[in-house]
Amino acid sequence: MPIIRVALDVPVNILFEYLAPDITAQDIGGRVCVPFGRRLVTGIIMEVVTHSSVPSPKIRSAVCVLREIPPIPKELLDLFCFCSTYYHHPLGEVAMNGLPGRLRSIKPFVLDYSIPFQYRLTTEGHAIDISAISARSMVKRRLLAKLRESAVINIGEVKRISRRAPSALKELIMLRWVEEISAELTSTDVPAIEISQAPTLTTDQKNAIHDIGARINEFKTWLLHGITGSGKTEVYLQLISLLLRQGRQTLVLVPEINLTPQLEATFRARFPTVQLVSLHSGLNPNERARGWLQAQQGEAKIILGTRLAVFTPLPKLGLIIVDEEQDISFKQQEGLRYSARDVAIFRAKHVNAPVILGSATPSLESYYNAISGRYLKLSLSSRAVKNAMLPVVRCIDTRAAKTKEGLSVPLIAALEKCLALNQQSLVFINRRGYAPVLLCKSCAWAATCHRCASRLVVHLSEKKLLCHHCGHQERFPFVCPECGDQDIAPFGHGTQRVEAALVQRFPDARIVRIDRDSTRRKGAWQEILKDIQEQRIDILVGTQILAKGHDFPWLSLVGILNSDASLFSTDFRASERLFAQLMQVAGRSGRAGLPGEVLVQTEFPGHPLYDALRQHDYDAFAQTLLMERKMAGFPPFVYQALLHAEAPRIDAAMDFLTRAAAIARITKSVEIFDPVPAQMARLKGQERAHLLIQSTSRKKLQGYLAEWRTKLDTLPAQKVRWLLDVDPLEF
DNA sequence: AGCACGCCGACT
DNA sequence: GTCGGCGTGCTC
Repeated sequence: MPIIRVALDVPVNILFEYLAPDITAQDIGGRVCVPFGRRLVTGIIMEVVTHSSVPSPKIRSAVCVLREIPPIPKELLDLFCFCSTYYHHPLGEVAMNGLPGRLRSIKPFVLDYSIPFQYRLTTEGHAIDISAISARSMVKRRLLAKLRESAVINIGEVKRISRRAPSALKELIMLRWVEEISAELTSTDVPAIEISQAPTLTTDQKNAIHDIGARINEFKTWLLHGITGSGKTEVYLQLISLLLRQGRQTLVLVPEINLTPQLEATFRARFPTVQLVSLHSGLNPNERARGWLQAQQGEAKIILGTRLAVFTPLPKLGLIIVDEEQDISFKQQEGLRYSARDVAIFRAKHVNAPVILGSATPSLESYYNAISGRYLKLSLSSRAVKNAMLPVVRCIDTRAAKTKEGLSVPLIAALEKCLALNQQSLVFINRRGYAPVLLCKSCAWAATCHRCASRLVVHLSEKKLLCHHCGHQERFPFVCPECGDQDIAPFGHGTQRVEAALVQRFPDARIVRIDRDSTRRKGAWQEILKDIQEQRIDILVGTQILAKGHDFPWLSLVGILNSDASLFSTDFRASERLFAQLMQVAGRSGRAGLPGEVLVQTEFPGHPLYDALRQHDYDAFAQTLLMERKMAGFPPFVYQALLHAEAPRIDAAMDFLTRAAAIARITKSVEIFDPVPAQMARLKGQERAHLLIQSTSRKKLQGYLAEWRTKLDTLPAQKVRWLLDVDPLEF
């Protein structure tokens, strides 16, 4: 009888074997329901074999093979295996992590395929004079009024008008006053679709499209280095169009959910008849499963998503695009610590398709790979919009210029000028809340989180103290809990405080704050964006949400506050990230012909980072950083991994790491460092520590880790949760 | 991860 | 005498 080897969602790196009489090789990749201990679980059939390596009395029979969806293609199974080996993570967890939640449960999978419809007025419908409709047809009147008011409504809103409304709606549809549209094609939070035409291309764009296009059917990693506003998206669009003509699929990965609606709208506008699915963690389980299936069936031609989308089955995959490839949100920081960018490259290689890493400020790793010839580099060095110039960047020396509530006199003056010209300005401060710390002036006590090694952030509007790491909140104290003094006060500046200061200074200006708190509500960000684009806002205050991807054509001034902290950080990647972020924010201004200006408030105007920023010179700064990294022996000149341990008590974690180091083989080619507490030494009540392993050879590091891992499994891990983090980004 | 088994302290 | 704490070990 055939035996199946099944991947199950358990933290042990083995496959479990079951008897399955009616199984064939066709079922590899299929889901199967099996008894596991006392419970029933779903797993994925990885192999079908005839002889078991498990003693026969142990082996049990599978309950049933779940054939309601086609099996996962071999290519994706291979990807799971690669991730399991490369990240030293149990295969079952990797595989199940890649499936949408609805396919992980043992409940029989029935997908509601009926696409939710939405309704909108037709041109004729718009022309109707509502008062001309018989007063007896109140339901129809209200329905038309509602449609006119909200442009698009769904069936729930129709039912809310009246119990008769659905049948009235049918009549309106028969009259051709209302049309039924598939919600798939016009998601509510995407602006109305206009079919867009390809704009005139710059020479750089033409060259990029030509070069990649010429090798569109072979694996190559392309680094598309394009300054902000140089039109990377247009390059993507033209290449996708090439793929569409071949009937093949394109996977587009973006850093955050915030960016999907914008890009989605752009793609839909260019390819209105093409099936596009967007996959991110903001979807409900059904939506996600539906998108996943459409991709698996090859119906969806464009798959737009965040890092999790890299595990979507794509039978006709022909191109992968990783936009803003340097963004750290491509790296998952818990469980399977994978980098979607690196997984994407492996995947592209495996299916022999090109992968494009796009960025205005590539990660040093990618940049190094590009200049050393592993990747092919293409540059877009001029702005795509005619007359759009790069902004002028200036530093305001805050040792000389006085600041009030974080704002210096020259910045205030520039904001004033901008207001007078009716142009928009942006004040960037990468810190949400009112103030980053609450201090007692008499005893120097600072409010801290009891679960994390962090300070609580003052959120004045909610009268609360918040931990930005674990979400813990508490009420604002009236006196210092340490010494009883009443003289406790917020110290430092966050977005709320700067907003308040701006409101006071410019009472007539229309000011909006944009951070995680103000955009939390669903659709809030889209509404704000619309307000900005339609010039109902004068000053934007916000965090890095503002830095990414959005076009603000009326923006001519950017003020940057408080960025010095990262200049002298212990994290060797801090300045790389700061530079990338500042380049991005700076790039928001002067996009549409308005001359742009960027003012950076700093105590170190002579720092090389600000020099490079003034010159818009990514390459020079990257070269400097590379030199430093080479001297210090940091990535990309070495490959690293972390053994990370968490426990309620720090000694337990440290003890585990010490024992782990003790059983590690000593070799010349792999270096093991002493255990140290993590940068965030306590998180959610868990003490954290790690030890670093590095080597100049990725292969040797990999081999070493594989061998070490099996030994680590045998260590008694008393209350210690541990994992390996390959290519760590955070320490 | 779940879940059971098992071995010790405090309770109707 | 038993209820329940969580340490240990196994799941094909």
